[in-house]
Amino acid sequence: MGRSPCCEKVGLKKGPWTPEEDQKLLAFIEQHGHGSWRALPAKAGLQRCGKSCRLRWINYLRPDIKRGKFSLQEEQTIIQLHALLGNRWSAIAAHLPKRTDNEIKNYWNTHLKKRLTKMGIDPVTHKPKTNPLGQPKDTANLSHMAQWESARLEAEARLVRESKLVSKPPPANHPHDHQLGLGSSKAAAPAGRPQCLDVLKAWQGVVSGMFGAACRDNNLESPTSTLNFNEHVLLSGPPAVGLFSDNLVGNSIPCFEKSGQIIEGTKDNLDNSSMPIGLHEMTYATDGSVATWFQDSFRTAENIMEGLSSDLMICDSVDNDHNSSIIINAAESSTGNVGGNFDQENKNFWNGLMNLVSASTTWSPVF
DNA sequence: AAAGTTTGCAACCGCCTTGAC
DNA sequence: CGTCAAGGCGGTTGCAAACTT
Repeated sequence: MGRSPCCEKVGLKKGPWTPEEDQKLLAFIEQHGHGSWRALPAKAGLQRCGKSCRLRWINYLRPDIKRGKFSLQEEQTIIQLHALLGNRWSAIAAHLPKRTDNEIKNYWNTHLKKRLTKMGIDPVTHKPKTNPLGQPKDTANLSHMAQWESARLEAEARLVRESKLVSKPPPANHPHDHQLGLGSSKAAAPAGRPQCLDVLKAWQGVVSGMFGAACRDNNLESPTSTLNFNEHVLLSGPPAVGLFSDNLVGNSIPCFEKSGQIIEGTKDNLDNSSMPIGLHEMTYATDGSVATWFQDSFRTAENIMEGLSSDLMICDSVDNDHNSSIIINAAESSTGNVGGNFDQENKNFWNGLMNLVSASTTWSPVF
C-alpha cells in the first residue's frame, strides 16, 4: 500500500517541458495568476499535474529569476548559510534574491561541495577532514577553522535564544514565501520561533563579538567555519577596518585608504616582494615560506600596537595555494604557537589590535 | 570518429506541514 | 481533536551535453 498520488497521473505528460507548454503556462499565469495549482493544468490546457506546473513556474518561468553563473559573493553566501542552516535550501534561497532553492541545491552539489572537499573540508560538517588516525589533514589550518566552528555553534545557540525574543518577522523576499532560516518546515521548530530570522545578521553579531568593537561597529561580513580568511572580504564599507586578502580565483588585491592616503597593497606590490602597509613595509616570502612572512607581519602589527597607532596594518594573502588565515596565523606566530590552538592570549592580542584600529583610524576600501 | 565516462541540471518523488472543515 | 487536500521541501533520478579515451 503506498500513498495515493497527489493527482491523477493517467495520461499526464512527464519529463522536459516543451516551449509550447511553457508558453501556455506563462500565458495563463500572467492572465489569471496561478491560484490553485491542482486546478491550473486543466484551465491552462496542459496535460501536466499541478505539482509539475508549480515546479516549472517556480524554478524556471518566473520573471524574477536570475540565471547563469553564481558570483563569488553568492558562493560565499551559500557556503556561509549552509554552515549555519545545513541543507535547508529554501531558507538559503531566501537570502539570495532571484535564485531558486533548486538552483542553489544543484550548484552546491555540483560545485561547492566538491570544492570544499578538495580543500580538505567536510562539506557536511564544515569541519576539516581527518585521516584514518583521526588527525586533521591540515593541522596548520585547524586552529582558525576550529574557532570558526566554535563561533558557528555559538551563532546557532544565539539564534535559538534570539528566536524566543523576536516576534515580528521581516518581510519574506522569496517566491516560496515561507519562513526563513531555521523556520524551515522540516526543522524542529520550538514554540515561539519567529517565522523569519536573518541568520547572517545573527552570525555577524557573533563574529563582531569575537573580533571586538571595530568589527561590531563596521558591519563586517561574516566568515564561516568552513573557509579561510582569504575567501572573505571582511569589510562592507567605510568607515571600516579591513582585513583583505586575495580570493580563490586570484582577484587583484584591494588597497586601503586612510584620510585620502592610499595604502598600496596591489598585486604589483606583492609581485615586487614588498607590501606597503601604511607607513610600514611588510616583506613577505615569495618562495612559499609563508610562516616566515606571518611572523614578519605579526611583528609589524605588534610594533604598531606598541606605539605606532596612527597607522595600521592590514595583511593580505601571499599565496593563494596556502589559503591561509593571515591574521590568526600571525597571532599564532606571536606565541610560537603556529598550527596550535588559537588560545586566549591570541584572542586578547587580536581584540586589542582591533580595538586599537577602531580607536585610531578610519579606513576605506579602494578597489 | 566512435564509444565510454563524467558533469550539470531540470524534473520527479515522496514525505512533511499547514490550514480548512 | 481528527481528517483531508494542497502546497512546500529536500533527496534523487534521468538525460543531454561535454569531455576523455
